[in-house]
Amino acid sequence: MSELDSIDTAMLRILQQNGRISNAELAERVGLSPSACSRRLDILEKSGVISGYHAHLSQKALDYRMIAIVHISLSGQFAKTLAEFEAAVKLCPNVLVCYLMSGEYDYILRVAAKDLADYERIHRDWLSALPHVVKINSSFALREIIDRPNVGV
Amino acid sequence: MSELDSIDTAMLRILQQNGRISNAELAERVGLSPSACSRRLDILEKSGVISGYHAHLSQKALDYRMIAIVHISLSGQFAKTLAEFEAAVKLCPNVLVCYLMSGEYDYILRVAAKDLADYERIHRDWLSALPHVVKINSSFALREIIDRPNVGV
DNA sequence: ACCGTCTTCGCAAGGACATTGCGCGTGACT
DNA sequence: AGTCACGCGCAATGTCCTTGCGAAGACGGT
Repeated sequence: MSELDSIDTAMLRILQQNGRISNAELAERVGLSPSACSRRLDILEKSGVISGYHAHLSQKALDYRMIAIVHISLSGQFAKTLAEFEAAVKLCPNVLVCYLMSGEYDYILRVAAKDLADYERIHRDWLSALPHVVKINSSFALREIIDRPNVGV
Repeated sequence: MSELDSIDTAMLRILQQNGRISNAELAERVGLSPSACSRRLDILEKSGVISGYHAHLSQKALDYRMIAIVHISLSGQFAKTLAEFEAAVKLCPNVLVCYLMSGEYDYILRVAAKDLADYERIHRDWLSALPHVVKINSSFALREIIDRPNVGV
């Protein structure tokens, strides 16, 4: 993919906020004809700049209401150690987010569970089984204050 | 909104994974006519069960590449203290996620910044100005391992 | 300067899609 | 039994998406 010009970034900004906008309206808002806009959108999708579109559900509609934040320390920082841990953590479907971090802990995870019993199962069957882990620290979200998909939306 | 039946939840599950699916295909996959599906979708959107649709962009396409995880402790747990903090934190557009937490810290924030200089500005102008804060601890994401919008996708 | 190439545009057409009104069937409640 | 409310499918209409096509502009080599 070549560089993104100002029209591409305008399209992306709009689609971040309204992923189901029609091509016709998107075209009008960025000042293109529908055909040109459709072709650009096709390129953005096929090149992977846009990795997908997702409906955002209100929390009450979700089966997975409980959010845990999990801090994890490994036994070392060797590349092989990190790679093995990362390959394993990717397999757990309840892990929504995982970052390699600076600071006290090596990784931070955002884990979704249906309830406390479900989290206990996830902790036992998945998190405890991750390789090279020497410390796991789970905290639970008591209330969601903000959950924005993108900056400034 | 009344209860969600199995067709509604099937629609939601599909839309979580593919927010730009056509109504015709969605109808076929849940076993409804396009008209019935369109009417159900309208209800789900208007009632707020679906709060929006968003394009998910690859990290390289984003202006905001840097993710900071910020732990915050307040000077007390009084309802008024929490409410004032929450009202203030909601105003910062760079805060993507904010949870009231159990455990050592009161709040955990996910903050997006363009670069370190941008984060320094956010920290100075927004985070330091939040009321009742007694401790702020910022960590930075070195690498993104997982970023799923939903469970099991 | 000229010409070939490459890119991206707008226009137009045909096919697909979304939406709305309408009538029917089902189940609950009187 | 009658009535009412609800949700469905069908059909029609208007809108939208996509693709082929030709033109305009950018760029580089001769």
